Amino acid sequence: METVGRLAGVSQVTVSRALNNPKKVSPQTLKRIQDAIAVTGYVPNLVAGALASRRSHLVAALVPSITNIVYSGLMKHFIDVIRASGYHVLMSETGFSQEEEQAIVAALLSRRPDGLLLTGIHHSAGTRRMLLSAGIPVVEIWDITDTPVDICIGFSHIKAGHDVADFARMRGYHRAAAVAANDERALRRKDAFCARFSELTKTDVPEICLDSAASISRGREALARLVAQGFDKGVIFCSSDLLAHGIIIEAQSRHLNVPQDIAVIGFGDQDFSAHTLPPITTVHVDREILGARAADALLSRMNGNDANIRCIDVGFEIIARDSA
Amino acid sequence: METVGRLAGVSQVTVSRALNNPKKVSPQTLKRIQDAIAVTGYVPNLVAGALASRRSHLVAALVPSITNIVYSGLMKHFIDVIRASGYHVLMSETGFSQEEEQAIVAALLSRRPDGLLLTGIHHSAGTRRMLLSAGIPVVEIWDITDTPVDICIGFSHIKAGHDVADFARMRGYHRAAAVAANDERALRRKDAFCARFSELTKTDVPEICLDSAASISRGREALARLVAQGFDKGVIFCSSDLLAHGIIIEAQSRHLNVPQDIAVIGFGDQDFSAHTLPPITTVHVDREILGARAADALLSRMNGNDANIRCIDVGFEIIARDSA
DNA sequence: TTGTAAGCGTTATCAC
DNA sequence: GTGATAACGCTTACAA
Repeated sequence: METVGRLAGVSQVTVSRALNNPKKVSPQTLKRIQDAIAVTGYVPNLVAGALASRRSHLVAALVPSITNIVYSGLMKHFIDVIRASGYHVLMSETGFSQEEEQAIVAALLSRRPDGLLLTGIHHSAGTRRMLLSAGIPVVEIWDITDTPVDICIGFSHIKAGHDVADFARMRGYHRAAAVAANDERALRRKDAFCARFSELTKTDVPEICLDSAASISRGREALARLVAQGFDKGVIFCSSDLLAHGIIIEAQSRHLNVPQDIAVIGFGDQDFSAHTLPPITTVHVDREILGARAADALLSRMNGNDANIRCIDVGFEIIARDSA
Repeated sequence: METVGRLAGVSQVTVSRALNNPKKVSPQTLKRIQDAIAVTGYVPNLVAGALASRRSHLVAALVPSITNIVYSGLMKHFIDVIRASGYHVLMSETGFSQEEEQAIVAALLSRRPDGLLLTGIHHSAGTRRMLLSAGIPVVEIWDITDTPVDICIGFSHIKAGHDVADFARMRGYHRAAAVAANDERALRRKDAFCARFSELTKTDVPEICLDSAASISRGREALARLVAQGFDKGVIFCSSDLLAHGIIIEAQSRHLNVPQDIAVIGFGDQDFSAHTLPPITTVHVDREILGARAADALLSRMNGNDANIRCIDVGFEIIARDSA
């Protein structure tokens, strides 16, 4: 800045102003400064700026998995909105572990982010303590609670599982099974589904809990296991459309008809779900809105609006297609 | 640090040492300092540290799309290795656009990253200029060239397309078509495939270039278009396993047999590719090795090893399954 | 509209 | 082994 200023015949501060508050500088000097910047190829140093202003213009975001489209798709929209306001996003993967989450929060807080995005509402005591004493806006997504750290945006997984069970009964199914990946929210949906379906039909609902992430191959294995257990007629609620897709493929390879023999309900409404054979009946959550709302809430808080936003329920929608 | 030092009965500098170079501090004072840190809940400020030491411990990474598993999967491995060395990764999405890439590079350089990862080897002149004058290690992935900005790690897309054509001929196919998403590297693979297959068979190879990212639904549409053009017998080379999967589904819905009528070769060897009906013949690239090598190369350069690494060819492998 | 001075919270370089 | 002192490259009063 010193150099640029000398070249433009002004002091270093004026260069700073030209960059952050162009209106506060006369048009002529602004022009000279911009020329000087072009000539020197000056690149501002945001770390010095962050230190001086105590604003890093950095937002930290923690997701369970960056390769899972459900999370990466959401993050894409979140980042797009956040970036448009001049912030950068430091994204990290927690791998569904609270200890890992705590370690990452500690590391990220050293970067003095202006805001933080967390996935889910269950965090370790240590994490909550750090978050509170950091004194920055925090938004928790994908789930809702009455006691968020700061703001939460999501929907009720229990209601989702419950409603899917009602839907399945409405479609006339008398027997059901459930398959869930090793995701705490998926398990809550599954539990709510099983409880409600049992309640409605007085039947037992077999469950399969995976110890891994959802995938087509896990879906195939799950159906194989269910069939081996004698389940070859009824509806299966999956925690992910990937599992549902796998079940459809496995059913096909076993010459079981979907949905006549095995019906399938997925979760997530992924981009392929309307294009499989048959198309997948699923639960749709608007990830674009969820990501954008999270960004908006964070931006609003970071700009000092201590508005009374606490909890936003974005809801969900059951999309009836041909698989169930 | 001042506060922590007072509590431990030492100066601020000693606290800094205890954190960065514990061996240079006597065991007793180290203990006192650690206790003081625990008591105060002190969180180091890395932005001040970065300013003073001129090392941000930050690595910037630019990928075309964060929702595409091909890129996010690679980044996962890259990030895992980089993080283990105490660096954080600032990941951004370029959307396959060079202008966007340049804008993002400019923005990220303000954060003074210690290293940079770029996807592909084609960048705007402005980007190259900024990169050069930034004077930091740069690694370009997914492709190889004799003239990298600094280091490149990948494989030859032309050779991949060429080899797939040879493979297809070897499997006995006399007619071929190609489908590619709007990714510059995908187009080069497609061109090489078409050229080689034409050369071998003296036949025309119809092509479909999408103006969007690969997906199952795009694959279905592509087969529909090819069939409409009269292509209902032969092998189709796709730029992604997602497209290949879509083609399999569309073939099934049209009662075309795979591979007897329509054979399909994908690209990427995604985790579902071995589990479709039939399993997808594809091109495998080891994303874990690619990501880890990129991280290693960057770390080594950032640690001052001006080793003579310039270009690493990680190769690829054609995985023969049942779809072709 | 522009400039001066005092930080921001660390690390680097010395000296002790 | 420890401490004083000077940066690091900006922003924020405040003054002119």
